[in-house]
Amino acid sequence: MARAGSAKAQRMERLQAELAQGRALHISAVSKLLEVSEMTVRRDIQQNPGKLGYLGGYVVPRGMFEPENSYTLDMAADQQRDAKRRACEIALRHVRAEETIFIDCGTTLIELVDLIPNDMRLTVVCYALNVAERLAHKPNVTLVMLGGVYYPASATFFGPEALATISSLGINVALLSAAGFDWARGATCAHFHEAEIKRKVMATASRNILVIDTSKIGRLRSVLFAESTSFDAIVTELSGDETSQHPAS
Amino acid sequence: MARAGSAKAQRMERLQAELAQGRALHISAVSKLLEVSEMTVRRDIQQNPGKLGYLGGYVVPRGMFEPENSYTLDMAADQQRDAKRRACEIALRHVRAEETIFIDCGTTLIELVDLIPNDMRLTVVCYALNVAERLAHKPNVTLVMLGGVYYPASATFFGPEALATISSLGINVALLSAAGFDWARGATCAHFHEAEIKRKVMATASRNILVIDTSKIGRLRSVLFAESTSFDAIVTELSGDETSQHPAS
DNA sequence: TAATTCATGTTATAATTCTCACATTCATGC
DNA sequence: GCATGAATGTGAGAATTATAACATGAATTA
Repeated sequence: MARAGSAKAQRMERLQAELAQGRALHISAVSKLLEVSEMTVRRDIQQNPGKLGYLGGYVVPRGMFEPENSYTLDMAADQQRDAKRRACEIALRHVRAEETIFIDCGTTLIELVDLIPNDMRLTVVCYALNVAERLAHKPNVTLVMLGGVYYPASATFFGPEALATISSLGINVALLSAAGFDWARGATCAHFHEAEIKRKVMATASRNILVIDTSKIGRLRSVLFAESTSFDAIVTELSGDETSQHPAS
Repeated sequence: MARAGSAKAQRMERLQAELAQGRALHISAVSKLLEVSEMTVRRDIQQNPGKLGYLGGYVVPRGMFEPENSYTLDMAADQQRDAKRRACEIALRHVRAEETIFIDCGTTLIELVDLIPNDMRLTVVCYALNVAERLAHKPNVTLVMLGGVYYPASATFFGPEALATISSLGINVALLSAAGFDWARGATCAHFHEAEIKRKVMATASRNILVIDTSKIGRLRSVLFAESTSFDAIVTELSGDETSQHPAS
């Protein structure tokens, strides 16, 4: 019987944590790290498809690459990923070099981080762990993180200090995401503390831009954080090449 | 003479575009795609370091991870890694369930995170990105992070809010690392802002424990953050099975 | 206790990838 | 036309990685 905390499961967890920053580890390094044979590493990964990728002789974080041949190919990848990336491409046009921007949490805006050119100088404020991880590698980005208590559900930090910090920052552009959006009701998200951060940021930032893929439209989540009219722009993957829609300008 | 739009440059551009979506292509696929031999693909990539990554037999997008770096970094870390892990094992005995602990930055105490049993309930305060990443996976750990501006050199965040937050926390045990330690001079680290955090934490915590491997002893770094006598215990990989040394108890 | 199962390690072998030296092609200039 | 040099291709052997079969050992069950 496979218990919850079996040796294998622990190894997988540890490996995933190890690769969280987007590093690749050679199988020999993994073998030493986990103190098991290389054979076991291979078997672990084969038997947990989807959790980690394997490429050549290297273990790589999942979701980063989709090798065609590798036996890790599980394609559980986000169906909306392309849509999200396109939306992010368009949203990025609202950002100019040397500005201070806020990047919200969620799977949508993570895509934006990769799209920031390496030579673009920016100050980026975030409160999601996975966003910070990726931003940490950008050479010309000054990363500011809001601290607090960690909420695994959204991979974010939250606390009174975070809220206080926000108002002390000068944010030019806030890029916000939403789990649901409705023109009549507004933008909603799933977690209360998330909403609190978003509201505070929106009150501070000069320009507020909602970045969503169209699958979010019409959906409703538990916490409303902004009216439709409070955004300076709403960007989706279908937003044209113009400066996109300005429902409230 | 290699012009800007040479065949090679064009291939590189095409490849980069192809891999932009985060896919990995096997070298044989690339060879067919670009209609050149596999040898040429290898040479192209070797001669354009930084543009594309190469891993096993696959061409991968660059920027997200550093295959070679991580490999060599791991090898370098391996030298003292066992020592560090042993020191952390011993240090962990100073921590009891339900307590609030502080975990310092650096390669030593990262090892400690993995050693925390999954069923141990703890509140952990940290300010290093890589420490947070690993802690985020622990089911019974309440993670508190100090926010601020990111410093790549030590992968930590620092700012006035961080310092203010520390004094508002009730920390039972502070596990501190040092880049250098000398019984006469005390504990030193390489970065000024790091020292500031350490000092503030030490002023707040009930028990301060220095965790170092013995290679640190005798070394001196630029910033002194604590006298030898200000620690309640100093733990190294050689610390015995007793409750370890108490130089200042 | 013996039988069974499962996870892991070991070994040998197969398949793949890497490197090197050398051959070929192509463009350029004399 | 010929020489030159850069870019590319080819093939053999070395090194690495993958696979499969078997061995070990611990935990489980009858």
